Amino acid sequence: MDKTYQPQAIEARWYTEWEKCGYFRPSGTGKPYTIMIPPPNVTGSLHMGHGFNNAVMDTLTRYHRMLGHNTLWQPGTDHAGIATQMVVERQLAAQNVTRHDLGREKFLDKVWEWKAESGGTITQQIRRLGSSVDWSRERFTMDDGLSEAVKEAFVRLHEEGLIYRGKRLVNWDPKLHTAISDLEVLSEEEKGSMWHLKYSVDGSNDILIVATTRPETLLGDSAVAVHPEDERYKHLIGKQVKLPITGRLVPIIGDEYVDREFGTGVVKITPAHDFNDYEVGKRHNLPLFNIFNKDAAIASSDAGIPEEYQGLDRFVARKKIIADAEANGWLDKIDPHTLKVPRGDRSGVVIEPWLTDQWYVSTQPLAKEAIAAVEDGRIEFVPKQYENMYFSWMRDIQDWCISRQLWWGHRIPAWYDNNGNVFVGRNEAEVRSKHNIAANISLRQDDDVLDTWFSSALWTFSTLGWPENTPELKTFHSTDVLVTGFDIIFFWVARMIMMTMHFVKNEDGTPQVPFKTVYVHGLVRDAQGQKMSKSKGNVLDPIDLIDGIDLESLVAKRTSGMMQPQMAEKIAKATRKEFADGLNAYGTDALRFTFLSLASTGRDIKFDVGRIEGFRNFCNKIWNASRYVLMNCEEQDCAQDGATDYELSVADRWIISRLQEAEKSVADAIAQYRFDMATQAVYEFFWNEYCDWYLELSKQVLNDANATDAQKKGTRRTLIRVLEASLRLMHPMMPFITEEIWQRVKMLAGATGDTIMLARYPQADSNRIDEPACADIAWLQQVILGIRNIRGEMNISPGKHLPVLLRNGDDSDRTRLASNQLFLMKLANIASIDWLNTGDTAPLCATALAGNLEILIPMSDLIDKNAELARLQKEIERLQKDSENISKKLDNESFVAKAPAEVINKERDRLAENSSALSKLCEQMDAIRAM
RNA sequence: GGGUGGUUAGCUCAGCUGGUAGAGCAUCGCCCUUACAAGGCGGGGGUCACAGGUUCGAACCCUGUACCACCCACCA
Repeated sequence: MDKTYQPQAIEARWYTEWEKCGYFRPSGTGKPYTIMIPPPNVTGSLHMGHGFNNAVMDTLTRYHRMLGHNTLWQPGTDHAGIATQMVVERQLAAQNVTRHDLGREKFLDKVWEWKAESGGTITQQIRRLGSSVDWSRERFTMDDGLSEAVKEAFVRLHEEGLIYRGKRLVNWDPKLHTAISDLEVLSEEEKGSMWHLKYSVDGSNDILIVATTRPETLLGDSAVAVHPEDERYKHLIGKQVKLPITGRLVPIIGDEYVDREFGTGVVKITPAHDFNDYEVGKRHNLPLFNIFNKDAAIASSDAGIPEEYQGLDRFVARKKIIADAEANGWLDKIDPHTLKVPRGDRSGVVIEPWLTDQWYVSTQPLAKEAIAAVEDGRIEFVPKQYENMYFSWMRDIQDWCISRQLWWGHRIPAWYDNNGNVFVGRNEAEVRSKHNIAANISLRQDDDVLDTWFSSALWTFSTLGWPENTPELKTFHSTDVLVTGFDIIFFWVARMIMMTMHFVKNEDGTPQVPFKTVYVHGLVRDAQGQKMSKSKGNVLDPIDLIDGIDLESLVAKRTSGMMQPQMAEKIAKATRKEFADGLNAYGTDALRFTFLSLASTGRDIKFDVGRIEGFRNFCNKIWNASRYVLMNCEEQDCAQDGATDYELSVADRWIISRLQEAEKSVADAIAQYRFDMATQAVYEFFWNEYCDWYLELSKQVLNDANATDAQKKGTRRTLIRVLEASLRLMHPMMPFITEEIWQRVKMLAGATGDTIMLARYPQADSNRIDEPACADIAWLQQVILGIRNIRGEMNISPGKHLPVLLRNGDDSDRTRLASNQLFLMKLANIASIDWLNTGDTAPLCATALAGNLEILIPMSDLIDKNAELARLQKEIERLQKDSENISKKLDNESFVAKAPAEVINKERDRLAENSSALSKLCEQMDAIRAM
């Protein structure tokens, strides 16, 4: 083996080997275990969220595969309608071409070209993460099978009356020229103004002052509303006001929607351009004046808008109206005002409520089952608190606008005749025959496509062959766990639950849930807790953490292709400061282990490069420990021939015990999705116990000329077998390094099989926990620690062989010393050990205690008397403080009366131990002082 | 306006059903000892945000406050 761990040298070849050998495919036997990958954007590239996500999913997948389950991790990609279309449009824009110049078909060809060109990026990157997905089953939301599923779902929902078409207000994106769903609108607080405008009451000299944040919409006002009980205005209800500019007369209405306390208590009502006003308008039968075109510029309309306003952008029109108001005296005042501005999550422009024809899914009937499934535990969220978020949204769910005025996506399977009739069917022929439409009547398919999330909602079952009742669907559905970020619970998780339960049924007709568990994780943020984003220039690419990147390349990457080039300098500076040496090549295993170690309770994850460095070092530790084991076991008898001519030492029996406990911890942790605890358990076991203690102990046996063959064999056997088991234990988290080493140790450890991937996962066996051995090693550690502590604090060179005197030990101390003397002498670097009789006076010594056993190190010239006195003083103070606290408790009558006996006894024992230790240390201080 | 999560060592976080506050990184000291300096050994460092309450006993349970983050909601 190479002297240092080189991840790139081993990671490159194993993945191809695994994939080539088909190890990722379900075994076909055992209990099914299924995870569906959240399909990334087909033309996207890997980000930290994917890295985290994949680490978790692959750990679960490999774990269950090694448990012998029939494990499927289904991969695939999403066509990501708006996002992908925007990318291609941007490319065209660079050549001064619009999609309309090309026309629909040619444009779609371009998108498919782009997909072919960039579609492999993300899947190749997922391979770099070591993800053991079954690539032979890879799907794409727009491939034939899934498109069929989409069509089928749409048609069935329509037949059932759960999809309908209607004209109503939608969130219109004036830049992208499409409707979007409520979820795609982000409202942020922004500073704006509140304009107070004077409307004159018709037939009187009264003036009403309306307060508005959107003065331009007054062109489309249908009424002015006041609260029906408002003493200031109620006498005006039923009268009319004359709108400025258009001069239209609109009624003054009373509606409880109006908040008397807010603004002036008078609200202008624009039913065609405001969701609330729309509702008010319906209640009062107000006419709708649509004053905007698809760009949200002022349109000619029946509202009587003067020509000079027509064609003006909404914000230009606003300015003009304010200028007009000021000039003509109907502007009362302008107050600064912060308001929530709705913006499209993709385009960033202000969303306009606009009246159009769209397709909707009627969600309430679907939500009922979906709520029940979470209520009764058929679906469980981890962590649980996300269920509240789910419930609160689902219980107040709005119909889902699923049509998009885009070209890239699943075209809506609806056809229109020239009379405006609409027919839904799987294809034109079906529509014609079903509705008896003659061939000479022309039909035109709906131009719109479906919301991307419509196809995503079918993902768990469409990928398994639905609507066919395939064997895969029967075997692998419901899936076991969905691993996803909290940010798409509404977009995706909730809709998947609704759609799946509606379409996929058990044999008895009860609905199947898409997954039994939803593991929700937070966002991966940068070391400062900032959201990673291109515009902030703080993005880390998982691939760069794996392969490393030099500073200049990183700076170039972060500052290229920016929307705001003026930020480049600042970003470059910050990057140079934070990553002065660029990024090291930490390797996939370290990256995965880091993600897992951060996967605690569903909160956001701050990713600090210091963490990954620590875990790369852990990989190095595994590597070097394995080198040591191999050096000592290769071409040696490791007692794997079935013969029993070997002997296990206390150390052997102890490390085997500890392995069982580590195995149990890992299994418990994974069962609770606490990957942080799983990584901690293996880290601690491997580094702090196997390496720090057991390997050192093993050296003493292997290098001891007096040790028997049986003892050496026992040690080698334990060394190699515990290593081999540890590798299997760690494999789901760190697949590459464990495979690489396992291939070298498997024979020696008596393991068989071609790959660690398919080896059996280690199972804790409580029968193999040897309590006496553990107690012996704990004793040994305590004694060694005592000596090392003296050495360290007294600044005695590690190379100095120390003589040690022991006093006051009982029989078990003597037995333990006898059987562990060699270990003790070597690990503490001791020259000699001698017993003093109780009461014997010792020479000037430094002291450590192990229970009642006094460990004395003659100080002679080694040690500074005052330093030892100070050291003892420190320890005495610690014990005194502790004893005081215990005494206080024990003196408290109600504690003694009410606390459980177990707790009381524990405190009493501790107090006794403390006082015994104290008296020994005090004696020792006196002795030192006396000398 | 409702709701959720958070506040523990310099930093990032654990801390299961209340019973002696932990880890990694950073830091300090001694060591290039034949697996590993990407390392070994030893040390220092915390009024568990604040105020009350329950309890023999609270980081943990209850109430309230402050600050941070996020989600939802129609305030023109």
